[in-house]
Amino acid sequence: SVRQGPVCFIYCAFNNAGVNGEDSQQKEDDSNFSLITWNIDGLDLGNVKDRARGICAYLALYSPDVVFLQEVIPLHLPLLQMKAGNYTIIPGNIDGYFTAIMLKKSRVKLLKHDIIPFPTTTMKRNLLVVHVSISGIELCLMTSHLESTKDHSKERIKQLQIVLNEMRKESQSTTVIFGGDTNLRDSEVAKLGNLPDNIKDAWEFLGKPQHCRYTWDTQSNTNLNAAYKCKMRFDRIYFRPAVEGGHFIPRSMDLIGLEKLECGRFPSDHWGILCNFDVIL
Amino acid sequence: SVRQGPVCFIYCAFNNAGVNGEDSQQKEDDSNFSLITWNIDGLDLGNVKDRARGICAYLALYSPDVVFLQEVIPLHLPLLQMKAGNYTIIPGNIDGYFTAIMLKKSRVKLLKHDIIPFPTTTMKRNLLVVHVSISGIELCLMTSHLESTKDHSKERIKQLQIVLNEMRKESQSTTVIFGGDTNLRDSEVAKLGNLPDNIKDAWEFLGKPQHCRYTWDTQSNTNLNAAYKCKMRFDRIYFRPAVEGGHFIPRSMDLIGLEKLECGRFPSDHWGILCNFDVIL
DNA sequence: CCGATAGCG
DNA sequence: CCGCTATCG
Repeated sequence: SVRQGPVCFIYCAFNNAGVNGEDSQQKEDDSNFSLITWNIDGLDLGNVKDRARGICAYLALYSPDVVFLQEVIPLHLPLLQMKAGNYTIIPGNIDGYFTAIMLKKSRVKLLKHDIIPFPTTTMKRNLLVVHVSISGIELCLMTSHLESTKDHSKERIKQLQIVLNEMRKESQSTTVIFGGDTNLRDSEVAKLGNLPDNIKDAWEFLGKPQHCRYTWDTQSNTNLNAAYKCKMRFDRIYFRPAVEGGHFIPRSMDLIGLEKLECGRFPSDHWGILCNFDVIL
Repeated sequence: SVRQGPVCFIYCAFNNAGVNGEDSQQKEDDSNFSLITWNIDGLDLGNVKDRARGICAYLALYSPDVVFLQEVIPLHLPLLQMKAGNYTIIPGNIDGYFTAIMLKKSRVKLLKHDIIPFPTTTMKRNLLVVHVSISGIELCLMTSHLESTKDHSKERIKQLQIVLNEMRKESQSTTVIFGGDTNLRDSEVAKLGNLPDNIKDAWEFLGKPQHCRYTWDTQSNTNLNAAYKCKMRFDRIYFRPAVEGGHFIPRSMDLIGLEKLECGRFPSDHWGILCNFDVIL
């Protein structure tokens, strides 16, 4: 049967995603770099396999160079390996729920990876760091799921400080891109004196486009079945340009995961972020 | 009987404060301007008259040019008129609890006064403004008791914005001094982008002296009988210099009301602030 | 008039 | 994983 509307694209992508996950939809282009970051809500076990397949379909559809996931659970891993076999998967932990970085094998070469602990987390959060080369340019990629909920603001701010310190410590000749579920409120960033001058929030850099402002929205996204309405910009991308060499400049940002799956739910209670960068040599 | 220690000063001051309230302790000096701001906790009726007399004793002791009071209640007014008859008293309201500005008759001439409403207060708070002249210099004085408690942060920030706007609106040739119980946290001031460049926090201006940092401290001040320990810098003084003419420059700041009265309680759950300014013609 | 926590819509 | 409103130490 032929479906109308955008859902069609997802199911086509899903059905076309083979075990070796070859992507046919986007030409590789050395001047483009694409990134998805997404909290896939593995703590919600309702329809978790349907939702995981939906997420794989989105990854196959957009075929980004790099994927940052948060709230991955162990049962996701075989599914991702099956449906996104064209990616190298580096998890930030092994049990419970955790982050993962996925690198498109055809484009991104893993150099090394590292896990920076958050010493005072009560939620087993950490910072996952990978160094890669892409079209011959070295790049440092980081993801995290910072301490959740308003009540843990203080710990979250400490974790943000660690992230910013780690970004700063990277060689000045390397572009650093952090993306993840930060759970941040702008007032919390302000408490650290806002971002350092050389670290930019990609959404702000792009002029604060309203269509991709809120990544968590209990009105549009019914997964939580919440009795309240609230929207927040929890998921963020930061980048620190290299002082020389290849430059990665954000060009566009969009939300993904906006369509309900056949099971009647969205892939996650968070929207994902798809961000395209221009690569200038 | 002769008392030892600082309590003696308070009781001497109290006993010497006559119905006409002549002050004998401090010479008037055109190059000095002194200000007290104090939340006197009229909502706590325990020992309220003893505590009010204690407050009058402190006023007689320091004999400041101007006093800003918060949480004044109607029964305070006759006592103040009796024990501080050398001051003109301008209350910010007539019922419930309210602020008041007291002007030392011998030094400060009242030109006009005004009450700026806070449109969305749920606690009947407002901004009390008086214009005075002192040694021939015009001065604008403001006090308020901004919306209380952490839970009312949003309203409190709106009120701070109104205060800052009113300070800004005053003629540039006039010094503006605001003092009061702001209930502010530094993060709330940061949410407004911090103070405008030409408005200074007197405590910060003086180099953040630690001896007068916390004006509310449930550990040192037992009036609340609190089961918890917490200290905050709720009471603040802001000043906006005049661009020309007489200048008021903060010189010193101290806490007052640090001594237990004979009734076994402090005058208030807040310490008062005594601030001395240099007046430069 | 605090901070931490729990329950609610 | 919200904001609001208790409650408690």
